[in-house]
Amino acid sequence: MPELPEVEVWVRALRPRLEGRRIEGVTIRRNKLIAAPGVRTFRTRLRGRRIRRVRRRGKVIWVELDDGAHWLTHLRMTGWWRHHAAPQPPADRHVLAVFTLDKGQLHYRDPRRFGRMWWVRDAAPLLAPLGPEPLERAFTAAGLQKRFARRRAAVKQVLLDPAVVAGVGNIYASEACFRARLDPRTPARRLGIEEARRLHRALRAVLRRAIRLGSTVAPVVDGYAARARFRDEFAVYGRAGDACRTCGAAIRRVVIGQRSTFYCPRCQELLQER
DNA sequence: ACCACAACCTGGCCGC
DNA sequence: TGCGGCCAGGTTGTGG
Repeated sequence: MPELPEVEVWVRALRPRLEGRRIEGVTIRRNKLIAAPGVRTFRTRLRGRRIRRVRRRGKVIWVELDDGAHWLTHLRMTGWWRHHAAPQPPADRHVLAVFTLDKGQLHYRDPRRFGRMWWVRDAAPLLAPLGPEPLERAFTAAGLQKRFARRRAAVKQVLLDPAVVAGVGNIYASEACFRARLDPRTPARRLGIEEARRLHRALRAVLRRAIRLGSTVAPVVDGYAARARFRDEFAVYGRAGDACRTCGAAIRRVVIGQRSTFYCPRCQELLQER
């Protein structure tokens, strides 16, 4: 159930096991997994290729092949990569794809089946609609405020829009609003540059911390899963009714844009719509 | 351009 | 034990 930090942690864990490897076999057990091109073409294009580079863009795992083409995976809600040192049968029916390498094997597991893969000659058109990477320099407080300027929707909901900023999911949107001391229901366009700065800072701090602590879900590589410690540090996410760690007030849960949202009614300021 | 809402899927948990 | 209802960390498409 990955957001940016989860994907980043997994990519870092997988990179040394994938870069330089040759893809010798591709088994697709659910045709709908492949968004483009067709399943047959997808398999043909990948087989025999060497993996040049493994990257992340937003929540997308981006694999560059030795012929300059690209293999992209979006894990959506429940997608999961597992690396095995030696080939082995799929663990269960939720393993939707198996990639046999010249050394090791990669299994893609996705119970809810929302995840998708693409093979493309050029990755740019697929990635172009994404907003800036929140941990890179292109992401600025001023830019964030500008993208918020016409949006009367709640700031927390707008943070989840991949076109505004890439990779921010439901956990980190709530956590960032808490850290910025902003009520998640505040209309995005009400944010002045001061609030935008606070949110920008808070979002980056929360994402960095999650990456450093191993995010919330540990990647499984060769049967070993590191500890995922960020989960223990949630200030508000999933803590409805619990005491705020700052002021002791009871954390509230509300639904914004069909998604659960958590906040502290005392620490987080609501800017009124004019 | 923005917004609200349905759709895509399965599994886990809770209460009865 | 079974069953209904609700929940789940994401995105896209549709229609207003």
